[in-house]
Amino acid sequence: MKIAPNTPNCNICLEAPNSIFRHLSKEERDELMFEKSCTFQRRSNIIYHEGNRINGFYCVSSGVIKLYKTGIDGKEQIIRFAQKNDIFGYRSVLSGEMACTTAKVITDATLCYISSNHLFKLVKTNPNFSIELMQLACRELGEANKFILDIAQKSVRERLAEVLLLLRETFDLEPDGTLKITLTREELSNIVGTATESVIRLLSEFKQDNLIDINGRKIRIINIKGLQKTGNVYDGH
Amino acid sequence: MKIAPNTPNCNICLEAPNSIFRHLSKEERDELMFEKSCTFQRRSNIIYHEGNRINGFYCVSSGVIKLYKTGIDGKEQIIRFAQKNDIFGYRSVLSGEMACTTAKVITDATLCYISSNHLFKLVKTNPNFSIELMQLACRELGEANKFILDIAQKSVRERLAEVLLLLRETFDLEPDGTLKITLTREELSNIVGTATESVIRLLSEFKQDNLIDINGRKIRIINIKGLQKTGNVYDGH
DNA sequence: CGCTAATTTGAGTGACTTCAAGCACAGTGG
DNA sequence: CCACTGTGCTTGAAGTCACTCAAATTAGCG
Repeated sequence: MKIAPNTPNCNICLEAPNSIFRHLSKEERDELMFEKSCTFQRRSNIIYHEGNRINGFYCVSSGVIKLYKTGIDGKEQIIRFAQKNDIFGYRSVLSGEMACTTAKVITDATLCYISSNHLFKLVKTNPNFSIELMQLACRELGEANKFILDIAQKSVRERLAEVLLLLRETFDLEPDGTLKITLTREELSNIVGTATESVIRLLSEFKQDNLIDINGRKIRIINIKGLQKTGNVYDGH
Repeated sequence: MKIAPNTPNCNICLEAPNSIFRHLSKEERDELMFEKSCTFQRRSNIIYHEGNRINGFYCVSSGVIKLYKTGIDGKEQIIRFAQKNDIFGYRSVLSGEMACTTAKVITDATLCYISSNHLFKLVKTNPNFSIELMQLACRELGEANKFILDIAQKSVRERLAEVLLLLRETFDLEPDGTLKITLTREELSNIVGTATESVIRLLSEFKQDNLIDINGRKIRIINIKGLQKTGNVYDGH
């Protein structure tokens, strides 16, 4: 049977070892499959804006979404990415607040949408699902706290090195070790929290120091240890 | 009946309109009261260290706790405070990770300790409690994200103004409007994410501009609108 | 249609400015 | 008396501005 691009194989999402859905019963899964709706979203589409009220959350079947906040002068601050098996938008739905970020597609994506009602129904009837969700939120909170420390205390150079390592851990790599995800210099600067020019200059320096290899927007991490050193990164994070 | 300092009146915590315990049944409350243990903690005591595994979480009956991470050079970054009715430590317990912050008493405190087991029991049997907890984590995550944006894009001056407003909203005020909480200049700098000297200079400037009044460590916010302007703070946050 | 022309977008560089960190030291007060 | 506050001075990291160049999109039009 052929699967159309907008009817993703959700079993992968449901079964994945780190999936929040892994503790759902057969019935719950069937109902979820029936209730959810899938959409195909093209690059640079915006799923929702910061400040919007959203009535459901999204599960990424394929593609990459960037979640960012916008500062006073219009500069973005990327908070995180969501890719295959990740969910996003759940924070606002659970807390009952407006979206605190804008969600924008950066690689063509297939998304499943699950309504707020359905989410709360699951939370109320399946404690293991609840716990799974809580753990997700708490892990994300831990990462946010880590990021606050970094941005407050580390130099731009250190942060860029750290971000490159993070990207390497988070996203798939081409066979030759190049990052599959391609970001503009500006987007990189919006993760690191600096000016675009600074990223450009530092990337060249990193290349000169043989820490990375650059080919347009394609970045390959050559020297992990070296990057860890310049980034003052100690554990696996 | 006289209440000893280390046997706090937990009803306040249980009943408070924003308490995560407000949806507990009579039986659950009784059991909680029986299971929990209370301690009196003196100023500058450390409850737990970043990296510790903790087997329960804390509810603040009185006093103030600061939660901070420590940077490479030993400088603290204050992530948040916990005061009356607030809970802390729950992030690590729920996510099953090590503590991501150190918890230190800054005003003598009475704390209730609730074990991890008991927490998970409640989560598994009371969906409303679960939801309450999730919402707490999600709200905190929203605040962390907001803070990331601020620290990444705002100047030290803006951030200090914003922090002062935040302190005013968060903590009790003396009758004359002075902040009840007293922080050293260094602690302020550890919230804002800057050097102590910078805070000292900026506080003097703010005083000169009649935005605040300073008396040693006692700070009184005089001109809220003015601080909002210098801090580029728009909504109630 | 297809092939330039025109516009936009992003990468990169150099010069300049400035914010804020760092250092040294002097009070000061609990 | 020691921790904290406060001040002056210096320095450097990083932001800003102004511009070039290349590539990619879009528009124009015979």
